[in-house]
Amino acid sequence: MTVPRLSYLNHLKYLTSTAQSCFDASFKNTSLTEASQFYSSLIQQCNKLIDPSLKCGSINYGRKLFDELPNRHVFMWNSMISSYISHKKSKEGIGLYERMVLDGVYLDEYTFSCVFKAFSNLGLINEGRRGHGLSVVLGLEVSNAFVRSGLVDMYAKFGRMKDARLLSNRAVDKDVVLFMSLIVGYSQHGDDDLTNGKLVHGLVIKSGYEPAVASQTSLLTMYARCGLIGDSLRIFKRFPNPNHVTWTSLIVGLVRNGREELALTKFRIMIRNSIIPNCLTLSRKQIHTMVTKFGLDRDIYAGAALVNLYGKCGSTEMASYAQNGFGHEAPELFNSMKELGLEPNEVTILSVLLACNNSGLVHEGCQIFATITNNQTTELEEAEALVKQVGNPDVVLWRTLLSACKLHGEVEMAERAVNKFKKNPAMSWVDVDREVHTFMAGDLSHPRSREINETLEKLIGKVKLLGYVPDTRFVLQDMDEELKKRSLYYHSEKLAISFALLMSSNKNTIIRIFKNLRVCGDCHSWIKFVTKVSGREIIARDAKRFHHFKDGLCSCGDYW
DNA sequence: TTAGGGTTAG
Repeated sequence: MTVPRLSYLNHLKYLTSTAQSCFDASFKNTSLTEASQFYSSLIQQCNKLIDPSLKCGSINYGRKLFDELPNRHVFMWNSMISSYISHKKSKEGIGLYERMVLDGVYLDEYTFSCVFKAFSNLGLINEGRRGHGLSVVLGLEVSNAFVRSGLVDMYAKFGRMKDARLLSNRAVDKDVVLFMSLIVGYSQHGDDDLTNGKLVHGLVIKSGYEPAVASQTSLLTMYARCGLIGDSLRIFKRFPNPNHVTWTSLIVGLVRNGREELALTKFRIMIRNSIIPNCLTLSRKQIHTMVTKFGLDRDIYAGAALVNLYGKCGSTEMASYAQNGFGHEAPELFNSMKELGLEPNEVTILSVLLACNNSGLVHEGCQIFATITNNQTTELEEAEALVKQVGNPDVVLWRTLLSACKLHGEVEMAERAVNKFKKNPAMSWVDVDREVHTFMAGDLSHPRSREINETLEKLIGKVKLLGYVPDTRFVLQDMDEELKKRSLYYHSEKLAISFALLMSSNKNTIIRIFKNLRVCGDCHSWIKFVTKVSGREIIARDAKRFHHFKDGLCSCGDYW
C-alpha cells in the first residue's frame, strides 16, 4: 500500500488512524500476521516523524503534533515523556505519565526506565514509590534491567541506600549502570554505609567493571567522603593518565580529610604535569596566583574562594600568607568584580565581609554592605525571613544574620538570632594518627579520659607558673568563682589539646583542632601559654576563623 | 523501534 503525500500533521494523522483501523481489523481479519506487520511499520513511520522533532529540541512542536493525533501508540507517549525529562521538564514528563495511567494506556518497560529519573529530579519520593509498585505489578521490575537500574538510581538519589541495595540484590544480571548508581549513592549519602560501599566495590571488581574510568573516580570520591583517604590515594595511583577531574577529586578529598599540605603538593604535581586546573579545582585550592595566572579571576566562584582564603585553609603556608595583610585585597577584588559586571552572590558578600572583619577593615566592610543594600532594615528583615525559610538553618546562617544585626544596631532581631543558636553544645575535634576524636566540655566518655585529665591538670599547673590566670568572665552560668574556674578547665578544646599532647611527643608534629563554635577568650589565652610550655605549634580552626598558635602568640593578633 | 549511570566548587 502506498501512503499519499499530505502535510506533515495530516500525514501523521493519516498514519495513526490507518494504524488504528488496521489494528481493529486485525482482530476480525484472518490474516493477523500481515495486519500486525503493517501496523508496526505504520507506527514506525509515525515515530520517525515525531521523534526527530523532539530530538531537535522543538519539544513544543512535538507536543502539538502529539496532542492532535487521534491515536497515540505507547512509543509516542514514551518518546514524549523521555524528551521532557531530558529537556529538564520532569514535571511535564510526569504529567504525561499520570495521564497514561488514568487513560489506561499500556505502560511498558520504556516508560518506567525513564520516569523514575523524573521522580528523583523533583524529589517526589511517594510518587516514585507508587510508580515502583506499579512496575512490580506489571512484572517489569523483575524482568527488565533498565527499569531496575532506574529504580536503584532513584532510591540512591533519595539517599535510601537500603532500598537501593535491596533492589540491586534482586538483580541477577548486574551491569555497570547499576553499580554506578550504587557507588555514587554511597559516596553522596553513605557516611554511615562504608561497609556497604566497600562491599559494592568488591562486587564491581568481581564483575569485571572495575577498569571503567568513571566508576574509578566515583570510588575515589566514595572513599574520600567516608574518611578513608588512604584508599582514595591507592585508587588514584592506578590511573595511568589522570585528568583534571580525577586530580580535583583527589585534591578535594585530601582537603576534606584535613590533609591540606599533601593537597598542595598534589596540586603542584598536577600543574607540573601540564593539567590545567579549572575554577572548581581552584575554588578549593584557593591559590590567588593561580587564579590570576589562568585568568579565572573573572569567575565568580573562584573569586569567592579567593576572598574566602582566610576562613577555610588550614595549612601553615596559607596562614602566613593571610597574616601578610592579604585580607586588604578582598574588598579590592570585590570592587573589581563589580566593575567587571559580575553580580556578587550571597557567598561572595559573606566572604568579603568576613575578610574585612578579620582584618579589622570596619569602614570597608560597612561600605560594601551599604552598596548592596538600599534600605538596610528591610533587607535585614528579608534576610531573617530567608534564614527562616531554610529547612534547617544551621549555626553559620544565624551567626551571619547576627553580625548583620550588629552592624545595624538591630537589637531585637539580634536577640532572636542569638536564641536560635546558643543551644548548640561546644565541641572540639582533634586529628591524631589520622583518627578523629571528639570532645565536649567536661567530657569523660573518651576511653583514655583519666590520662587526658591528668595531662590537663599538669598543663594547667605549668601554665599558671608562666602567668595564666583563668578568666571566669567567659563562664556565663551562674555559679561560684571556684566552680567557674573548674568549668573553664574542662572546655572541649582544652581536652582535645591535652589528648593530642598525650598521644604525640614529637615536637615537630603540629596539633590541629577544630571547634564548632568560636574559641573562648580563656582558652585562647591558655593555648598561647601551652605553646610556650610544650614548644608545640597548635592550629585551631573555630567557627569563625583560623588561629595559628606558636611561641606564645596567635596569628589573629588576639583579634577575632 | 521510544529506555538507564557518570566523578570536581564557595
